Amino acid sequence: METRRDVFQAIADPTRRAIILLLAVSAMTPNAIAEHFNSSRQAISKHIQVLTECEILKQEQKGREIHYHLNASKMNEIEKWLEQFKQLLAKRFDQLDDVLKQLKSDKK
Amino acid sequence: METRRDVFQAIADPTRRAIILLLAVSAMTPNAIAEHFNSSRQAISKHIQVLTECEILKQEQKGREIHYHLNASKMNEIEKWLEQFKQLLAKRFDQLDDVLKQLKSDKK
DNA sequence: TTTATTTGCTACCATATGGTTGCGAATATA
DNA sequence: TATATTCGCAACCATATGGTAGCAAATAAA
Repeated sequence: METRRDVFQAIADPTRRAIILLLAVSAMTPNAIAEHFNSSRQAISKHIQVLTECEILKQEQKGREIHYHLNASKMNEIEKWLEQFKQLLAKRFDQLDDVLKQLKSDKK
Repeated sequence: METRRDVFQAIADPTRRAIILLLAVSAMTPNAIAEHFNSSRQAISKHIQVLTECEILKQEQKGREIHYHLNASKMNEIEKWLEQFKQLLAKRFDQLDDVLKQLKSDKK
């Protein structure tokens, strides 16, 4: 089993979703991020690592600090899939519409 | 650690995403679903179970067959979160806009 | 230079995940 | 009735996950 590293894996965890929302506002250091949670720095650091592997976060070294930036474009994949889903769903309802129209015309 | 059963967990797995797309078109039995994949019936069955626990699928018994239906409304949660994300992002760009405007007026 | 801060890394742990095989119950078909 | 099909359930396995604690390197501050 290979470990999946994609956007869907990234947003599966509520803490990671919160980190994404945080960094949507502004870039932050790991410690600054961790301060927003009850989890330990190391736990948050692991989430950051996962998000980085998913290419949702990018590092920027500034002295001893590392600023994590959001790669917002990666989120498009979610939207893309959701769009695909909605289209299939719409298609189904269109077909349902056809059936209902058929029933209606049969009545006449 | 409690097992999370939400939409985000549901779509984290590519097989489950495919099952969702399949059922977006029409309800199916577990065997019919499994035929679309290389995985075994039992493996697919487990994914179906997870999706059901996430309340994305609903069962409908028909004789010895069970038809699985999609509860499409559950997917709204993803869209809702994505919307929240996009708003935060837009807000950031607005602020950036303000900064740029500020710089511009400073020049004068 | 000494000390404190920031950070990634490794080792470790309990539980979750995704998969397998096999079984048994219920329903449909011969 | 005997047989086949559909399906959930339980046991089991290897690996992933989310968390912990502790260490070492690099940089900044005293």
